[in-house]
Amino acid sequence: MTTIKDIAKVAGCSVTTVSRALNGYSDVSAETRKKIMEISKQLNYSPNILARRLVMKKSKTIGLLVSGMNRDDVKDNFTFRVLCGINDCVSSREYDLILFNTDSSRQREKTYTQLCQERRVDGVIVQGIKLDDPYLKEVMESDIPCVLVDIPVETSTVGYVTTDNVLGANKAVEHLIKLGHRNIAMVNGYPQAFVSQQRLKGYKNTLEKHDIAANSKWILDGKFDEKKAEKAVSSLLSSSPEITAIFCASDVMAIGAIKACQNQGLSVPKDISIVGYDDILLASYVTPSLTTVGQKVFDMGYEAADLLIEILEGEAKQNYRMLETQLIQRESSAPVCHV
Amino acid sequence: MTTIKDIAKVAGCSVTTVSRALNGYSDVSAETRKKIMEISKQLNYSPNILARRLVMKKSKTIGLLVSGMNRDDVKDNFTFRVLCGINDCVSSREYDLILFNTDSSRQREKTYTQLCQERRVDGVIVQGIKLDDPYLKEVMESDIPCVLVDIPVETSTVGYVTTDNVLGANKAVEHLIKLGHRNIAMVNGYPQAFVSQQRLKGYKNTLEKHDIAANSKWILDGKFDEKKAEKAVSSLLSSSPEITAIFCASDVMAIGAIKACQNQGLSVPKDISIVGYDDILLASYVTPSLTTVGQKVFDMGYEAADLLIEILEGEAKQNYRMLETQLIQRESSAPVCHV
DNA sequence: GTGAAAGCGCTAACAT
DNA sequence: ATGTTAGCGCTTTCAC
Repeated sequence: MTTIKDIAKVAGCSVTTVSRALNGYSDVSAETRKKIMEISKQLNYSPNILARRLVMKKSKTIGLLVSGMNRDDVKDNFTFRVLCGINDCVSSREYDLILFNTDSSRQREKTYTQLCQERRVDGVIVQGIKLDDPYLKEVMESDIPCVLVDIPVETSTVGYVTTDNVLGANKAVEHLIKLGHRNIAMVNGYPQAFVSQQRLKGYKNTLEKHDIAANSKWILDGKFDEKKAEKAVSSLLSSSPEITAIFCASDVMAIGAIKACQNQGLSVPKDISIVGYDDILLASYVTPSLTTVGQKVFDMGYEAADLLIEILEGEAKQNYRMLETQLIQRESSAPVCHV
Repeated sequence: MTTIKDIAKVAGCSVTTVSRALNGYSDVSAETRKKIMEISKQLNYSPNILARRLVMKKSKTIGLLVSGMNRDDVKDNFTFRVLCGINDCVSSREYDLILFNTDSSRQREKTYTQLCQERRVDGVIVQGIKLDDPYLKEVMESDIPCVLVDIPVETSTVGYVTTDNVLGANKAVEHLIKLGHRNIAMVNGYPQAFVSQQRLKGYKNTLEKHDIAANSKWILDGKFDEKKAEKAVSSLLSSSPEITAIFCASDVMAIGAIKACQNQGLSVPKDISIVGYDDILLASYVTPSLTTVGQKVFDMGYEAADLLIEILEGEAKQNYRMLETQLIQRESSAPVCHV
């Protein structure tokens, strides 16, 4: 494998000059630069990234800390889409990406700082970990530059990317109200999840705006789980048959909710409307297809990486980015049926 | 950040000894070893992986070459599941994984060898690229150790992981025949795709075994695309209404096939049975849910990484691994209806 | 059992 | 504009 030393030898100059020429410094004569470029091409030279990183004391590597990557039953590809976005940005900026899986037993033994220190990452993107995850506390305490997806923490080295979840929930509920619904329940995720809190807020906001009293009994915990949502909705429908619409904080739960309705002999959307959140792949395939609030997940990843690199290179003006959501109308919502 | 030099200073010995102690060499007295271990813990030492890799001339990094990671519309999470499997194996073996996206314009400009050389990867896993992809030719020509997913190439440095696609197709068609079907069509993927060739072989085999003549007009090209499959099946059904079952080389195409049937007023599975391949997430969610041939995709990734590392470390006995498939019976297949 | 010294391939401060 | 030199943190001969 060719090194700058080889090039220097052929070109009859020092390695310094080669390094300078190759890195586009100005203080190299056009002539020598041209010669060096040609030789390096001829010799099929690629720089040894490891050596460079060692001496520069920058790994040009960012870590992605995620959870739940070691099961073979991933229901939605949110994580993957984020990953794709991150990768796209990172690779165009000449950074590398490495993966930390918080579920991997080997990695679980180590602290966050250890993980990062060992791999010499310059910064970290954190995605899909819960608010009460011990790693999160470490993130905030450590001084490793970090961008969180959907967790609003801001310090000098920590930023975040999120969508406007309040507004997203607004859109969903507003849509239902426009269809004539007033008895609107909500199935939420984890109380500890930031997005859940925000979506709940949007739900309440919107009801209030339309002078509809929120009924706390109609706000259920679904834990972002299909089965749990199904169960919760089942019992809700038995006790409160007057409900004509349900806003779910995730599509997975919305699918559970639809099942619950169908099991009770209710037709969606004729008897009851369901709106989800996320626009997962399944949303357009289930029957009825799901009206939902979509997020540009790829972009979230891309922006997260972009923000992190800005922070790393000291050019970040603000430590957060907020993305838009869009209401996607499909079959699961319809005008309220007045019997 | 602590270095072995720091430790040596505190321990009052040379860096050599520290290195030896930390790396578990035998020629260090139990006493000094213990002392060094303690100090390194106290000083919160982590080795500088870059320096180590530089001097060892091994990056301990493997590249994953995939395509189609930069769109936000990934229909199935095959790639992600493979990735998860790879990551799990790789991280437990102290390797790093980096991603090459063949669709990224920046990376497309470079040759395979350039890509690998620059990033100094020790080996590569290739997934989801077509048989006629120019990168594939390069893979075989280069001497970079490589494992292919679902492409059977074996050289001294190239191996592959696949499932038994002939047997998988056998299982699918056998299942249909047991249900009484004899007029069984097939929707295949790309003729250039290895898996397509194998699945076709399995389809033909099984028919033959049961003395059913294969009808070449009943073998369609669906290009692994839902819409294309739908179209192809539509015209097939018009011309050959005697067909009672269709074996599709992918679930995505099976979904298209179901739509085509339904559009023609045929009920699945009452009038016509459909069997897919892959067991993608959607398979259990569409209506009717899909009978299909499942693969342990996570395991494929895991095995690919494991095989590659074996090759890298010179301990591979054979350069390929074959995984099993399993028939998953759901709603889309039923006994033939004799009218 | 331990240490001195060389060197992996690169960048950069300091000459000239 | 170019070269000399040192050094990033580590492993590994080779000598004692």
